[in-house]
Amino acid sequence: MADQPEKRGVTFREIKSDLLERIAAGEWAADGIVPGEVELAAEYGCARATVNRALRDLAEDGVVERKRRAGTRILAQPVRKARFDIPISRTEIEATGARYRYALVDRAIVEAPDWLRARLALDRGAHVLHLTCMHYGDGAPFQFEDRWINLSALPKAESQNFEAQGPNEWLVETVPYSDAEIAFSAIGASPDVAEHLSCDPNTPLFRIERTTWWQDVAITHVALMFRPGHRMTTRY
Amino acid sequence: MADQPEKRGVTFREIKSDLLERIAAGEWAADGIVPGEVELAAEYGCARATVNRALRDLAEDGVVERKRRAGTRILAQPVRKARFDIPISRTEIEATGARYRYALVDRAIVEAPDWLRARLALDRGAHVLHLTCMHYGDGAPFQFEDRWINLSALPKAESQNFEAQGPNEWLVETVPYSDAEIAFSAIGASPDVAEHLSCDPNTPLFRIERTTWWQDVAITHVALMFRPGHRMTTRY
DNA sequence: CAGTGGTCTAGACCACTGA
DNA sequence: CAGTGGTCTAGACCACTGT
Repeated sequence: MADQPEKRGVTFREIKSDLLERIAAGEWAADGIVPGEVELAAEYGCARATVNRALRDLAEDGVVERKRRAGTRILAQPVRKARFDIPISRTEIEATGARYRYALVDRAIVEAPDWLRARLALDRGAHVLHLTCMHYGDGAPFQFEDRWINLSALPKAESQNFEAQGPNEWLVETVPYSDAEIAFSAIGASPDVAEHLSCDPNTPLFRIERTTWWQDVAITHVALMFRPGHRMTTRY
Repeated sequence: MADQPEKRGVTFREIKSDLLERIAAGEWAADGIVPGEVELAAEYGCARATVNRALRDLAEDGVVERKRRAGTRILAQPVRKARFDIPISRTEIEATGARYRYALVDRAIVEAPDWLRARLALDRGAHVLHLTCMHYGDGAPFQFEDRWINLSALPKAESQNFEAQGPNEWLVETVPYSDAEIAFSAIGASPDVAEHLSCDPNTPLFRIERTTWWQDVAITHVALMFRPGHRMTTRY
């Protein structure tokens, strides 16, 4: 290929945004199939790898779906994918410029209640460490944390008192890069939580629940209740 | 490294998971800097592009941070990134196997209220189309939709009656691939919403708010209130 | 200003899967 | 079973930025 040395080669970003425009313009609306990588590479005068990179990006964004033999199909109703950073509460609070404070509310070793046993696949009679904690921003209640740690999977949690360091930070240092399931929902403040968050009982609170595994063993389950009015935001 | 030279080449996935283990094991805990791509490529006996792909993935997962001259630094507290698919309500409901039904509750063209003008950067006196709709799954209330459409950006919305097709589906077909800001929160059901969702007023509801732009022009703002107890879930 | 990651190329083989 | 995407290679130049 005697490339004209005019341009350094098309970038995958240019290809991606050009493809987006052409898709939006309905260029391939007939069958909804984008031309193959080889054809597009010829059209753009670039290597196939570059087109591949662009198309892979579009697939990650949920705009198209790629299958080996079938080609690249445009999704009729693009699945919008939003990404959220799930920060540690300290980080989240300090990012706003506020002073962070942590406090342990309660710490107890108990038999796992049934709902938790079911969720973490624990044996009957298994013991767990139950912690409740508060996170403050500039002295004001920010988040109430209700955490359960599987002691058979993480026995050394028992020797931690969690008075200076919150369980979240400790766990991130101790069991990094685990798998997790996360759920967002709304819940009314229980009398206990309401008192800690300085709000009325039954106030609607935004809640994050997260269950974490390490190599298919359940490590911990946590519910985070935010102060009233909290919004979790992202762009996509 | 006793690599068999016969092997088809290390895959970037293998490298990625190996790097994860080594990071977790604290191999580079001293300065928190992973060796450069060239060095790692030599170590794994593969091309630099392969290592690059692995490291790029790790950066996308929020495990490391990459800067040109500085190298690849391990993030002390990995920023967990969760991805959510933001489906259209029809898709969300039908995915559960339930029968989907849509109903328009109200449709009106009004002057934009102040809070909306601020959010969408509208001119004073701008007119918007205000729609409220219900989405049902197997006949039961699933979601209440409170939508505002910027008529100056999307005049043809005025000629839609939105009685058969919901605004969400119409918008996705009409203005695909726009930018958006999304927020999750909890809110108490207003009397009106409570009636449509068949719950008591002030019941905590999970809410998604989304504002959408196309080329820096605000198109629409929507608040979606889900039936009580709704959980939005993902793995990461 | 030198070193690191960012990206592109041209070519190759492979894995999957739909016709 | 043939065509498409998935991935790897070996090499190159470039852009950015810390020292």
